[in-house]
Amino acid sequence: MDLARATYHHGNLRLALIDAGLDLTRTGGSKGLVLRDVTRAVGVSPNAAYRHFADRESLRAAVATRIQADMAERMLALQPPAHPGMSEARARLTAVGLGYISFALAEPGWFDVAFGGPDAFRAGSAASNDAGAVPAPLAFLLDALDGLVDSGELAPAARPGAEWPCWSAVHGCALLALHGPLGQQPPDVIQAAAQRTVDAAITGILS
Amino acid sequence: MDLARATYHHGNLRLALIDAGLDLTRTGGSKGLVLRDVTRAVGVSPNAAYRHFADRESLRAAVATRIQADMAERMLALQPPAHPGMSEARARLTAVGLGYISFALAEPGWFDVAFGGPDAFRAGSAASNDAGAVPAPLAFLLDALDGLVDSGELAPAARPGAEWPCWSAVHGCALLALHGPLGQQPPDVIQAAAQRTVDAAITGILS
DNA sequence: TCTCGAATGTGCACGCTGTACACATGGTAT
DNA sequence: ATACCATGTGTACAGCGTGCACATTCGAGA
Repeated sequence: MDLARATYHHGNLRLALIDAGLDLTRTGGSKGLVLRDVTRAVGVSPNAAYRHFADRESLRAAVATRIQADMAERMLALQPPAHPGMSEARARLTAVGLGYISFALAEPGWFDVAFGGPDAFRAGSAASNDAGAVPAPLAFLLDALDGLVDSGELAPAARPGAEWPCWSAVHGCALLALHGPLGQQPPDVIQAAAQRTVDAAITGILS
Repeated sequence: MDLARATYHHGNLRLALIDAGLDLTRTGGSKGLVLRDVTRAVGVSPNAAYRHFADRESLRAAVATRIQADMAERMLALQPPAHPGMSEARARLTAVGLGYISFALAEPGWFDVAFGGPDAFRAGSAASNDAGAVPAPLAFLLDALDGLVDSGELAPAARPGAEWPCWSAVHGCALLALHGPLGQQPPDVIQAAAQRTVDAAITGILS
């Protein structure tokens, strides 16, 4: 009888809700994930969501996991451009950093859900929800840093904890560009700031 | 008749609301700034706030301005410890960066209001609300960077835009420590990450 | 000193939110 | 066929920000 559904039982409401959540958050960010809007988009009563998610935050976490996966996919597709006079390992790390910022700028709403708000980092629910699980895009950073050790550019003793300065730099840059004063600068300034932030972070941990 | 107030007119409700907002946000962050709670704390009807602030966001911005001022005051009180083999200008910049992160860790709720959420950067309303006005703590960063130019450590040509890598690094570090996985590390790891993040950022822009 | 308008605070109401509870529905195993 | 259990619905509630009309009080001009 309903436009969106013919049967009483939906079939796979859980996935449908996450998909609708992706739609809504893409433009509206974390704030756009209104439970009643999500269920309305699927053609289901608001409370139906509670059969699959404990609460709104739980749904947000599931959406965040999907976004992180998509983000990782996009970052993987990025080919590190061959920089003259730069080792391959360093170029790869540079690409990871710029990929992180690029995704944030390209998909502000999604980035907000996955890495923006105070609750953003509590993702999970789907597969690979181990205790020590790490957000998908971060895995690339860890790999790239390991690569720097392999190539001899980063001393093994300096490897532990090296992810924090790197992640801090790109994470802060993304947020300053999305919500902060950096976002009010012209695009070329933003681009230059991103590039310089990544360069500075890498240079900083290598010296 | 009311416990909190004897006269119909409050006297200086605007300031009282901001003060109450400071109380509530200190523990609850931006989310703790519930309009009805703020007015209740002052002993006034919810709508009284609308005589002094256009909406909740406007009150938040006023509170944020006060927080930024307090943050600046604390950062100013920090004496840059004399580091052996480090120029005074660089020590000052290091102190600014660590001060930024320290404030965030010491006052998570306040930091959230002033620099955390998507709306955090829109502060103002009080004095010094010029168009080009800059958040108070940021002014220290700009000064410290100018100092690096004066001391000859930073090439004048490299000065423009140098604030972005620096701010990005400390901002990202603070947020990763407050909401991200860095916050789940033991305190000494967090401290080391902060120190290394600041060092890396400064080294990065100098090379 | 009286009066009147402007500032300030109140009460009531509305729509919206997340979510608890009891109930309806229907696939699935016995 | 029947009983069970997962899944979706309906109703309801408290709390939120906020608009609107009204009450109160302060301060300026007569």
